[in-house]
Amino acid sequence: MSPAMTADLTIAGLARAGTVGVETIRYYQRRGLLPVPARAGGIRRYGPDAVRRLRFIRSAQGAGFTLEEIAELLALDAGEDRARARELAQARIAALDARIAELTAARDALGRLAAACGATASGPCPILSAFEPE
Amino acid sequence: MSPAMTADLTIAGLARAGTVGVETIRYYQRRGLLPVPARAGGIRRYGPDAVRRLRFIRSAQGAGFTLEEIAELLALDAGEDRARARELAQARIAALDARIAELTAARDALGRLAAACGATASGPCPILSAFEPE
DNA sequence: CTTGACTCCGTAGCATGGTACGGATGGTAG
DNA sequence: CTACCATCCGTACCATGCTACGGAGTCAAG
Repeated sequence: MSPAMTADLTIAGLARAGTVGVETIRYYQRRGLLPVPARAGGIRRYGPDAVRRLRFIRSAQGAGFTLEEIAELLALDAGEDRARARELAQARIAALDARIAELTAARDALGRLAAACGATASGPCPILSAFEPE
Repeated sequence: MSPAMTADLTIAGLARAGTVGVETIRYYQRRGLLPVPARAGGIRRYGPDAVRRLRFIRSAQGAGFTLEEIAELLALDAGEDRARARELAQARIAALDARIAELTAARDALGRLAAACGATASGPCPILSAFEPE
């Protein structure tokens, strides 16, 4: 037996490694986001590649990519279409910048609201007007 | 006729004022987020209050509140429960801070990816590893 | 060699936030 | 007064991203 051998994972292990549920793995397989390895006598086994892919999927989701876009990114990886890859990345960066600005503005509005609600002991807080243009 | 009278809106006008569709207004009414005014002979009319409410709904959505939470906020507005109002605002601020940090990290990762993809003319971009811990 | 946990797979259901349809009625311009 | 468009309302459908169910097969421990 080779030293430092990384035992391949069952689907439950892969799920744990990606902090998702088993059903989510299977869903990603159906969507074509994760490969379906050959069965080793009934049971499928997953290597480090699958873990990396899964983690990528979750990170990309966090960045606001849809699963469909993520499928394209995965197809693009190891491909030669640099232009398309940059295009997707830059479109997402623009969307992220817009969203970050929106969330920051919302955060500030809520900060003002919380402050206003904390200023006095009773009476209504100006909730409805919290987001009105200053 | 009084001067500077603001004509009340039909549902289509309200929709335009909030840059949403008519069906969305009706959906919000069903959800209890917008009042259903009495009919003035068949047709319902909406005043400035409805516009403010609608705009609030959209802003609060932008801040990440769910429609259910927004319903609570609307019920809370003009109410006396300052504690609850602050609670909701502060929980959302915390979530926004976390989300903003996540999006900022994603933005940076994508920026590195775009740069890497722009650096040379051919070959694959390191898409899969774009989000890997630096 | 049985028991119990885990896997496989198809199919169905759920939560959120809308969007569409269609028939009846209302309102208004010509 | 008659087109014609908008409104009203119930009901059905949609997209996204899961989550659950059920029955059969697999595998390791005892």
